[in-house]
Amino acid sequence: MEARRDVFQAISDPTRREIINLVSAKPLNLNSIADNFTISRPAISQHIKILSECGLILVVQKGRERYCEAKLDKLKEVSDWIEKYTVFWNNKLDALGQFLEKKEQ
Amino acid sequence: MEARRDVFQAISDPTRREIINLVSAKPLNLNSIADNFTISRPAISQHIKILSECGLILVVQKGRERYCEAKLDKLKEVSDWIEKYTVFWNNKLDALGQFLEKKEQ
DNA sequence: TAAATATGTAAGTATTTGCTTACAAATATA
DNA sequence: TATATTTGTAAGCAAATACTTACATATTTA
Repeated sequence: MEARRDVFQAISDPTRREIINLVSAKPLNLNSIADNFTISRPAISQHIKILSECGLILVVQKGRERYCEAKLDKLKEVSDWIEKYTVFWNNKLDALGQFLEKKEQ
Repeated sequence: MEARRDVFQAISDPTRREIINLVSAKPLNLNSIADNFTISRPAISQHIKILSECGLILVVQKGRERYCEAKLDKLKEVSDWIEKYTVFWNNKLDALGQFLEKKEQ
């Protein structure tokens, strides 16, 4: 389990999106996170490692526990990419026209 | 190459994101798209199949050519998911506070 | 100090992914 | 009609992915 490690890939997994959602509410230690899933604790541990490695969560040791905090700034990378295409579902046909004109220049 | 087929997974691949970017400017037939990449044409064909299957592009036959049009409404699914977390990089600390309060209720 | 708790990590595995080459099929053109 | 063009798809493959179980390592608590 290595290689590409970017935000797009990180959020492509539904379990990791759910972990992000959980810790965005408040920091949680690993076991508390794992309680929300049926898959094994090590599996959650691996997902958290991925999220941590690509900078989406911060792991803070507190005694024997490790609390995971959301640090979602990197999601902006995805947001920025998506933003270019919002005209496609905004029903703003003028905006779409302008977008296409601009791209063809 | 089957199984999970959702928008998050579709855009997790850099080649597919680039294809989306290309056809968002204007419809292109498959060979024109493939010209922009070093990987083989069948590889591009497979990526287009994935994008088409999850509804991000529309393939329109024109003679022996197939033109790919962007149909990016489904990206809204990603946009909506991301939007919940924009407070994390907006430097609006008040908004973040309110977000967290709201979640804990 | 011994036992319990919280966690990481290694090894193994089935499935998925992203590519390749080879070939088939449809349409256009000479 | 023969040939060129545009494309899909099958088969094969190496690597990545998402798990599992087993075990090691801290830290806390009894």
